[in-house]
Amino acid sequence: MKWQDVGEQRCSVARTLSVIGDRWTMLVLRNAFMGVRRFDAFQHSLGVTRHVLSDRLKRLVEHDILQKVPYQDRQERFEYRLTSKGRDLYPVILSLARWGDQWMDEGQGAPLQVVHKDCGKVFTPLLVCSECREPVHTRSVTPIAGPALQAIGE
Amino acid sequence: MKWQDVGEQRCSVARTLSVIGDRWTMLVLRNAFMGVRRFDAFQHSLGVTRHVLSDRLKRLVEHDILQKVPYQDRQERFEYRLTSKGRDLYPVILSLARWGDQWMDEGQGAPLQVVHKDCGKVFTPLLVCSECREPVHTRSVTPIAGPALQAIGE
DNA sequence: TTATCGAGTTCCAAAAAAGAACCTGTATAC
DNA sequence: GTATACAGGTTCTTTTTTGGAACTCGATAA
Repeated sequence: MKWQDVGEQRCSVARTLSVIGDRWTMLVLRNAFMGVRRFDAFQHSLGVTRHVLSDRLKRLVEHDILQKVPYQDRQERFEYRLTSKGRDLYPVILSLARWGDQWMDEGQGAPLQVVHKDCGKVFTPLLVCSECREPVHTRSVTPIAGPALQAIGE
Repeated sequence: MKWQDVGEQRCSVARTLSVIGDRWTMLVLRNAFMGVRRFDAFQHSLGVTRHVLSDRLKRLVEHDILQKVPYQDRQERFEYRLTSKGRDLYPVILSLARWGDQWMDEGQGAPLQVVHKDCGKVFTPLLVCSECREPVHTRSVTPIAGPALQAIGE
C-alpha cells in the first residue's frame, strides 16, 4: 500500500498519521508549540533541509493546522501560526514528550518540565477518561464500533 | 540533518520520534494495541511491504517496545507483544485517534469508540494536569528547564 | 509428492530526503 | 551606485528509503 492511501482508511489514527505522521512534521509542530513562527527559525532550530521544510509547511497550511499570517507590508512576509485545529494537537505532543521523559531520558530526567499556570505546579500530563476522570490504560478499555461504522453495517 | 541524528537532541519529543516517528511504526503499534501479534497479521492488516514491516518490528524489539515471544516449539515461531514500555505509548495512540475523530472524520463521527471498563461509559480521552486534574491546553502551560538541562547549566 | 504456511530475505525500480547552490525583492552599508 | 544581507523560498544532484514482487527455508497437511 502506498502511504497516500493510508489516509483513506476508516481509522482515525491512520487518517491523522497521513497528515502529521511523517518524520519531520511532528517536530515542526513541536517547535510551533514552542513559539517558532518563521521559515528560517524553523529551519535553523530543526536542521531540516529547506526543501523538506517548505513542503511540510505547505502541507500543514493546506490541512489548516498552520496558518500563514502576513507580518510585514512593504515586502510580503508571512509567519506560520497554529490554528485551533493545530493547537488541538497539543495532547499528542505532550504525550510524546511524556513518554520520552520516562523512557528515553538516559537517566538524566526530563530536559524540559511543564508548569500548569492554573495550579502553579510542575506536572506530568495524564490521560484520563472524560466521564470518570480516572487514568486510562490499555487493559481498562474496550473498543466498540462508532457511528461511522454502524452506518455501513459493520 | 540526518534523521538518525534527531534522536540525540536533548528533547524528549525528538528522542521519541526517532524511535516511533516514522510513517509505519505508529500504525504497527496501533494494530498491536488492537491485539495483532503475528508477522502476517500485521502485514495483511496494514498493507505495508514485508520488507519494511520486518525492519520496523526489528527496531521496535531492539528498543524494547515489542517483545518476541515463542508460541510454538517444533518450529520456532514468535509473536510480537507489547512490553510495558510499549503499552505506555497508549496515550500517544489515543491522542492521535482523538484528534482524528474530531478533525478528520468527514462528518461521520468516530469509526471506533472506546468504553472505559471501570466506569462503563463511552469516553473521549482527556489530557489533564497530574496535580490538579484539570484539562491542559497550550495557553495554560509554561515550559521550564528540567533536571537534565539544569545539570549542564543551561 | 506436491502444496501450504509462517516468517522472513533478496532484488530492482520508483519515490523521497539530504545537501548545496541558486533566485528574487527589498533594505541597508559602504 | 555597487556590494551585502536577509527572508523565504526553488532547483539541482546524490543518497536513502519505499514499493512491489519473487524467492527461501523448515515443518506440516493432502
